[in-house]
Amino acid sequence: MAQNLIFSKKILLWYQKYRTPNLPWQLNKTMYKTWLSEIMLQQTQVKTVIFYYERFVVRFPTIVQLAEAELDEVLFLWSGLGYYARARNLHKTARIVVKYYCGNFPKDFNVLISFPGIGRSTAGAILSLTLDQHHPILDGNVKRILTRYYAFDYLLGNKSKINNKLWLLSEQLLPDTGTGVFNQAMMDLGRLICTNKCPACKDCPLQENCQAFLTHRVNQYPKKEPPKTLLKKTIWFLLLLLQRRTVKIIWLEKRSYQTIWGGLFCFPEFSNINMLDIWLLNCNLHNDQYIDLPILKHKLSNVDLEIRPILLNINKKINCQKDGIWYNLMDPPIVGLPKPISNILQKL
DNA sequence: AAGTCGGGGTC
DNA sequence: GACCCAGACTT
Repeated sequence: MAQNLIFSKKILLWYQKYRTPNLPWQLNKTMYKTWLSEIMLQQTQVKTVIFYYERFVVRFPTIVQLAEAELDEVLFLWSGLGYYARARNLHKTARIVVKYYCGNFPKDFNVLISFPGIGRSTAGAILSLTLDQHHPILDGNVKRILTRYYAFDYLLGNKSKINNKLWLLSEQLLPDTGTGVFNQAMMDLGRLICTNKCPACKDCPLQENCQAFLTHRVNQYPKKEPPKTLLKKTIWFLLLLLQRRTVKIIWLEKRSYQTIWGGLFCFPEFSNINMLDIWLLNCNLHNDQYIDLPILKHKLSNVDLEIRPILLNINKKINCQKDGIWYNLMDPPIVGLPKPISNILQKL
């Protein structure tokens, strides 16, 4: 029997024996729900996604309702999930589908891959999982399984070549029929058995042909990138707080789409305290009433952020010019907030 | 080909 | 504290 048949048959038998679809997006599948889940799951663990996914489909049961919504509300429901370009692209794609495809999610690979936020793997996942179309996927799970199974000894830095090779393998290993189940099984195997740390090789259906296992080198795969030095950065947030009786409002600015937290609302941010002083002078505010709030540490992928919030109580609204809102703490508007900002707001 | 984009799970 | 996660997009 050909290698690829052995591989896929083992995967399919394992799935049939041990797995039942039980995640929210696996029940009564539609293109819309599979698409939404695949976007949320990009670089994000299943456990984290479940809460966000369920809240999202309650608010937007169909793609038409998503397309009709304001971007601010989409970002509001995405707040805390990270990688906010995903939410912006999701919203863009929803509007494209409603406007040009009568709200029917296209079933053509080349059309899907042309939509914002949908790359080769996500397009393949949507079409195979929902419609059993014959497309490979290449997510972190599949990469991990294949690099172990073939004990890929690649030189670091030759990433793109390796990726092409992995894509080819993922395609070659597909069964003739049952692609959707196969792809789902691969992701489940990667998530539950062939895990990054402490894989459960004793429960793996591929054990007897896995090169990494056979040579006792499972923990050496996949090869790790050399650790990058984490850039340290200090930023200042200015909290302009206006209190009258029971009303508390605070100034937030809409962030540019080109930056981190693009499209979300944030306190005015400064790279040093002088810039903050200048900003205040331009608003005719005196800067002698600062309250230094406790410093926050916030880690991003490449940056180690130190956040210094500066509180300034004011007694009347000032003209801040930039695109922003007076955020009412007692009656919060429906907008997206980065995690550190919502953390700070919660304490006020 | 390399950088950017978040936040949390997990050990 | 370090590493990684159902990747895509920009430069």
